[in-house]
Amino acid sequence: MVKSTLDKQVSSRLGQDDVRYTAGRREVVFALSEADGPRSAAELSEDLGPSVPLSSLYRTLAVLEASDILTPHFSSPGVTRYELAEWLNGHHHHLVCVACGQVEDVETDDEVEQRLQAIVSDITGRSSFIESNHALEIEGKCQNCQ
Amino acid sequence: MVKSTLDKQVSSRLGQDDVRYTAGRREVVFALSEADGPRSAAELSEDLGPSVPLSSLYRTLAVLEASDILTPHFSSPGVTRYELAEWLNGHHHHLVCVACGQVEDVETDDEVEQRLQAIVSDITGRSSFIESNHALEIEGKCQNCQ
DNA sequence: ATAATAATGAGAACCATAATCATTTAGGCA
DNA sequence: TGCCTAAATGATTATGGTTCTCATTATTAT
Repeated sequence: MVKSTLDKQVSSRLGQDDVRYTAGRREVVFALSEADGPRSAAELSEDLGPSVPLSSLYRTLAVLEASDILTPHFSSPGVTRYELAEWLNGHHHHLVCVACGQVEDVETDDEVEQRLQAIVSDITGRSSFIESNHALEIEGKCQNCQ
Repeated sequence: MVKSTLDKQVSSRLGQDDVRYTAGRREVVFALSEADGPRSAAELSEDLGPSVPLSSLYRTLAVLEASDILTPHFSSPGVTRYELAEWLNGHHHHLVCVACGQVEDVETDDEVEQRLQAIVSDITGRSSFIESNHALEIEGKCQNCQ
C-alpha cells in the first residue's frame, strides 16, 4: 500500500472519532505498514528507537486499536502483537514459528479463501455461535529455524 | 474419554519423562478433561478450589506442557489457557467469543478436516515454511453474549 | 528404614501492560 | 497572529499474570 493512501485512510478514520493523527502515531502506523507480520510493543520500540517512548507506544497502540486501525494478535505467552486491521491490510492468515515465535503474514487467493469460508460455515452452521471472523493459524518452523 | 483410560495414558507418558503423576497433577488433568474448552490458571483455580495452590498450579501446568500432556492456547491479552493435547483430546478447533473471551471446542468430521488440510497445504506449499499443525479460530459471539 | 531425589507451597521477584499526573502541543477563534 | 481549551505526551508508579526461590514434605530405590 502507498504510504500517502494509508495515511489518508487512517487520518480519516481517526477524524471520525475526534482522535488526532500525531507524529508519534504516524510513526507507529508506518512501522506496522512496513512489517511483514504482527509486532509487539517491544519489537516496535526496537524498530522506532527512542523517538516513541514505551509508555506513549502502549497508549498509541490502545488508541489505534480502539479506532479499529489495529488488530491485536495473540500467539505467544504474555505478549500482544498488533497489525493493521483487515480493512487496511487485507484478509490474510499467519504462519507462526514454534521455534522463534515470529509470525508472518500469508495471503490467500479468493478461491482458497472461499473454500475456507465454506468450511467455517459448515462448522458454525450447526451451532448457535455467530461468526464474525476467522483466523487460520499455521504452526511450524520458519526458514530460519529449520 | 473414560477417566481411567486418560489417567493411564497420562501416567505412561509422564513415566517416560521420569515425572511423577501426583495427586495435584491428577486433579488438574481431570479438571481439564471435564472442561469444554481451554482453561486459564485462574479459571482452573476456581474449579479446583484451594486444594491446589496457585504457585503449584502454575508449575503443574508448565510440567504437563513440557511432557506434551497439555497445549497452551492464546486468545486473550496476557492470559494463557491450557487444554489436553491433541493426542488425548482429539483434533478440534475453537470458537472464540469476542465479547466474554470464553473459548469453546468444536469438532470437525473427517471430510471437513481433509478439506481444511488441503487448504493448509495449498498455502504452505508455495513457501519455505514447514507446517507441523494448524488451528482454525472462529471469532464471534457465543450464545450467552448475543 | 534410610538415603536420594522429586514435588510442594508460601512468598518474593519479574515483566508486560495500564494508570497517573504534570507538562507540552495542537486546533478553534477572536 | 496570539490566546484558550482540549488532547497528547512522557516519566513514573501501579497492577496483574506468571515465574522463581527456598525451606519443607513426600516418594522412590536400595
